[in-house]
Amino acid sequence: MRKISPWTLWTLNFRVMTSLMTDVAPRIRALRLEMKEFLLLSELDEHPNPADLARALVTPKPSVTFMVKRMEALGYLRRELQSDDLRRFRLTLTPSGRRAMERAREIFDEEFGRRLSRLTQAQRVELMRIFERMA
Amino acid sequence: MRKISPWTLWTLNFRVMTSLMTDVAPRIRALRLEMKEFLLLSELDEHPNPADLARALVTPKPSVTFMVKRMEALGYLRRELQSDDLRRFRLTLTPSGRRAMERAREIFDEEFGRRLSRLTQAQRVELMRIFERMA
DNA sequence: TTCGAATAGTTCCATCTGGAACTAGTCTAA
DNA sequence: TTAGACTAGTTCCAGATGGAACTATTCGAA
Repeated sequence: MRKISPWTLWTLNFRVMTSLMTDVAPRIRALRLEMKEFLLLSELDEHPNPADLARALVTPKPSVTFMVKRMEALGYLRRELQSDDLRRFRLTLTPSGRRAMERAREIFDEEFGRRLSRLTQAQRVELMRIFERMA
Repeated sequence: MRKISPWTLWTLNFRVMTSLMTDVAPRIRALRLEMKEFLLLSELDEHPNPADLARALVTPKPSVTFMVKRMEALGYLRRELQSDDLRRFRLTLTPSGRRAMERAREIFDEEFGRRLSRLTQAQRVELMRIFERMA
């Protein structure tokens, strides 16, 4: 059995991800979202305040502040003080924010799905198992 | 057989890659390299001039100019006009640049290898096949 | 209670990023 | 040859990024 070089594997994965991003980004931008903003919206239900988001997205707090401001200005999220902890803001998606986020997710499904369709169903299942084990 | 959601798969992969980056970046920085600079050095043998690198790395030309300047200042690469086409610069790794690049690659092998070791050998081989097909 | 430590979110600002426009060199067709 | 199109690399600069330090609030130990 051939030996696998982590570096080679990483490089290949990087290429796949980069080319996916290149294809997806303009379509996401048409929804007035940058990639990172989309990721932020998509984590919002599970991580409803900025500090929490910063940890989940492995992103500095000032960047989160910045993105939250933009998303609020666009009407994609609402921000209200959390009454039981006055340091915190509770963020919630507005209906239009949720629509944009779900549309962006569909775009991903479509473009990544196109690539995944080159695999067998068994390979897709195996890939899922592999990522679950490594995550 | 369960149905696989591309988005879920993408998210998992993203998490693996992000956490790998988080672990690897400080050790790479200790070699005085930013991640992107390391990627640049590692493509240098195959893509020896800036425009070529910009395409290979899917990175804007001004960013490449900037990184090349830094890498030259650090003594990691040399830059000489290509006599058969005076628009072009031919970039070459210096010995210390090559050492840094190879060391960085080892760091990757080590950290990503640690994660890959959670898989069976058969899974690693399959993963390679999968990425090759998708790239 | 109360005070020191910890956490949430913001502001500040030096640095990085990348689109647009530019200069210089090369290629092609007539 | 030479004009027009194309490519390499740089410069410019508006905007993004993120570390450090700050304010406000909460927590926890005595």
